[in-house]
Amino acid sequence: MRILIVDDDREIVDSIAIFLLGEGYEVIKAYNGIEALESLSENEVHLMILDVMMPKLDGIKTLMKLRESRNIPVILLSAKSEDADKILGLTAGADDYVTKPFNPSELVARVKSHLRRYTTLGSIGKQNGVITISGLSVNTENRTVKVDGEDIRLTPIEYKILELLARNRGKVFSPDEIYKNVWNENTIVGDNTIAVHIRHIREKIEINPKEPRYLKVVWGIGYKIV
Amino acid sequence: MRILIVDDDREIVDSIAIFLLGEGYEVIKAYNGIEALESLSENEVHLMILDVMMPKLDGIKTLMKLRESRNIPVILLSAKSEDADKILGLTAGADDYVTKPFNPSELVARVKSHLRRYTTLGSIGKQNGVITISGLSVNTENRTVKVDGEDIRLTPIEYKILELLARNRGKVFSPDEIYKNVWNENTIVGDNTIAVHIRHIREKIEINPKEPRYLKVVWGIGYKIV
DNA sequence: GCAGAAAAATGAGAATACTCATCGTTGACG
DNA sequence: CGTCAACGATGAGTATTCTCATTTTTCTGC
Repeated sequence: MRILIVDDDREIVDSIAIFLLGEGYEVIKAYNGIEALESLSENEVHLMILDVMMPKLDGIKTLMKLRESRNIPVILLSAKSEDADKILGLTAGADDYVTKPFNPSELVARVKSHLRRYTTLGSIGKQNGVITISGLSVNTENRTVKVDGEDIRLTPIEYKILELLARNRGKVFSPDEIYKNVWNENTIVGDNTIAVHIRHIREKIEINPKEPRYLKVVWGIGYKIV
Repeated sequence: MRILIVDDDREIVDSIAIFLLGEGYEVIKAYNGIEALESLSENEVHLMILDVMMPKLDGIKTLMKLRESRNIPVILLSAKSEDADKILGLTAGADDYVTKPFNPSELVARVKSHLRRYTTLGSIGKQNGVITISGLSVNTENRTVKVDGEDIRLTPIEYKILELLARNRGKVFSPDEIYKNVWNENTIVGDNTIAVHIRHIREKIEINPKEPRYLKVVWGIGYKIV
C-alpha cells in the first residue's frame, strides 16, 4: 500500500512518514498541491494525507482537483479545529479530518481503517465457510456446491446467484436486487435474464424443477432459498 | 439511505435523528447493543451511528459482532476523547470516531462522507463526458465509441476495458490490473483472456491492428492508450 | 547479427450468458 | 367458478466471453 503525504512543513511530513514506514506502508512525499497532483498521476497511490494550509495550491483545491478523476481515501490535516473547516473539508470529498497536533497512533489507526474499507470494496462482509440448507450445501471457500452429496457444476453467474440466496436464507430478492448484487451494476439488463439463470440453477440443483425444494419463487416479489 | 442510531440516552438519539431526517435520510433507533443487532438483521441498514458506553452490550462488542457478517460504515460515538479509545474503536472495525459533545453539522458531514464512499463503491471517480484522443472518442454518457466519426459497436467488456484505458490516457495497465478494474474480482482468469479482448478491440478501433494507433502494448508491463 | 527465452498475438472452437417469442400459472375480481 | 391481466417459466437462437494450441514478435546475452 502506497501513501502520499502532503504538507509544506517537511518536519511533519517526515515524522508521519516514519510512523507509516514502521507499519510497513510505502510512502511518497510532496510539499504543495502542485507536487501532490504530479505525484498522483505518476504513481499508483492508495491513500493521501493532505494538509489544508499550503502555498501554491491549498489542500481543499487539491482535493477537489483530485476528485475529478480519482476516488482514493483522503485524510485532511489542519491546524484549525473549527467545525466549519471540518465540514467544508468533508463536503469537498475528504474521507476524514484530523486536527494538529494529533496523536500519531490515532492517525495510523485512521489510515488503516480507511485502507481496510477501500481495499475490501466488493467483498462486503464475506466470511467463508460452508452454508448448508438441508440437502444443499454451498462451500464458499472453493466455490463448490453439493446436492445430497453429489457435486454440482455451476457457471460463475449461477454460482454467484446461488451463493447470494444461500447466504441470506429465507430473504426474498427481487430480480433487480439480484442483478445489483451479482453484476455490481445498476445498468438495466433484459428483464427476464434473471429468470433464465434461475431456471438453469433449478435444472441443476432441483430433482424436479417444477416443484422446487430449495429455490422458491415469491409471487410478485422475487426468489428465495429455504 | 437508512441509518441506525444506537445510544442508551434517548435524547441524544432523538436529536441526531432530527438532523438526519432533515437531510432526507431514513432513521431507525435502538437503545442498546442487543436491540441494534436485531434491527440490523431485520432491516436493510446503510450506516450505523453507535455509542460506545451502553448497558447490556457495549458499542465495541456490538461492532465486533456486526463485523462478523456485515461491512456497513460505522461511526462510533463516545464521551471520552482518550486517544487509546479512539484507536481501539478504529482497530475494532469502526470507520470513524466522534467524541461527545459533537457538532451536529459535523456529524452529518461525516455521515455523508462515509455514505458517499460506501455507495460509490466500484465506480471510482466516475465523471461522465466525452474523452477524445485524436480520432478516437469515448462517450461515457451513453457508452458509445467513435473512430474518425464512425460509430463502433463494442461488447460490454470491450467497452469497459477501452473506457478504463481512455480515462487514464498514457497510463499502462497490466492484464492483472485490467482484470481487477473491469471484473471487480481478484479471482484469477485464464492468463490470456485479456489479450484476446485487446485483440477484439483493436480489430474494431484500429485501421491496421498490426500497427495500432491508439491501443499500444508496453513490453513486459501491459497496455495503454495514447 | 543470431539463438533462445519470454511475452504477446492469433485462429478456432467451446462454454457461458443474453434475448426473444411463446406458453403456463397465479391471484384478483366480478 | 370463469375471465383477465400480470407474472413467471420455457425453448431455442444468437451474441459474448473464455480457453487452448500455435505462431509471431520482442528482448537478452552472446
